[in-house]
Amino acid sequence: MDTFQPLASAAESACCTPSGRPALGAAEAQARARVLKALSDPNRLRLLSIVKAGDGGEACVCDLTEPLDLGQPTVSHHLKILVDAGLLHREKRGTWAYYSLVPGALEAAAVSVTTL
Amino acid sequence: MDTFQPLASAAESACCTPSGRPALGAAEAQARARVLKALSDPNRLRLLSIVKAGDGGEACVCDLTEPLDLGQPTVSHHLKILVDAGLLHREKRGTWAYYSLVPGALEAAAVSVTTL
DNA sequence: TGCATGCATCGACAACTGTCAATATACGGG
DNA sequence: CCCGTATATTGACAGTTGTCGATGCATGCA
Repeated sequence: MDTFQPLASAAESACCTPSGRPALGAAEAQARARVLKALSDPNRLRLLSIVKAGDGGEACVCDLTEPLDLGQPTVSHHLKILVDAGLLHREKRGTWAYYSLVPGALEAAAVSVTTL
Repeated sequence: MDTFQPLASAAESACCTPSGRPALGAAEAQARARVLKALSDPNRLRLLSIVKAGDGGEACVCDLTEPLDLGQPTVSHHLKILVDAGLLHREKRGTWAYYSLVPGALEAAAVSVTTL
């Protein structure tokens, strides 16, 4: 994986898409789809929700395994996908790994949907 | 498929998620993920973009097949997924099928991402 | 040093997805 | 009524995805 930024370079489509253009370039579409794909799983949405609602806006894996009724490797796998998509930030403190939302990442994903 | 509404019943989580709650219920998460899954493919994003930018906010299949470099059955398949997700509306006029954005559907999807 | 704990990685497997070629269906024109 | 055109549906197939059990790798503690 490559751990790219939440909404890296647009590289195409000027500010207002002057109409009658390739509309949305293949590369832009792929970049946006990658983030949205990370959001397209129910368990990952719940993970984000729990992290967001967690104390201090963060949560460790042990707090996430039980409410989702999933195995610990599966939760770890989903968290990796969310980190790779630029939606979550991972910080290891001692034995525990704490996950928190990347500021503005969800909002950027929302904008990428409304500005097609 | 069931062709459900853009953002049907929430059924859970009151207006402001008073903190310290199941966060996002399994059913709600699945409903949101279904729409987001429809948005998680590059070609479908481009289809929505072309439809949105099309004359009168609509486009027929023949206008969508060429710019995406995909076969006609494949485009038809993607359009069906978008219709089933409540994002596109299909109207057959004569021999042609015209697709248009469901008003507010993209905005509702965006909200479902920011209000986790 | 040895051991228990929290998390990540690996290997495997069923289920799903995106794509195409072939075919079916519906509609308008002659 | 037959034919051509525009979409939809079907069947098949490779690639991806979500899940689990087993294992590896740190870290903290006795």
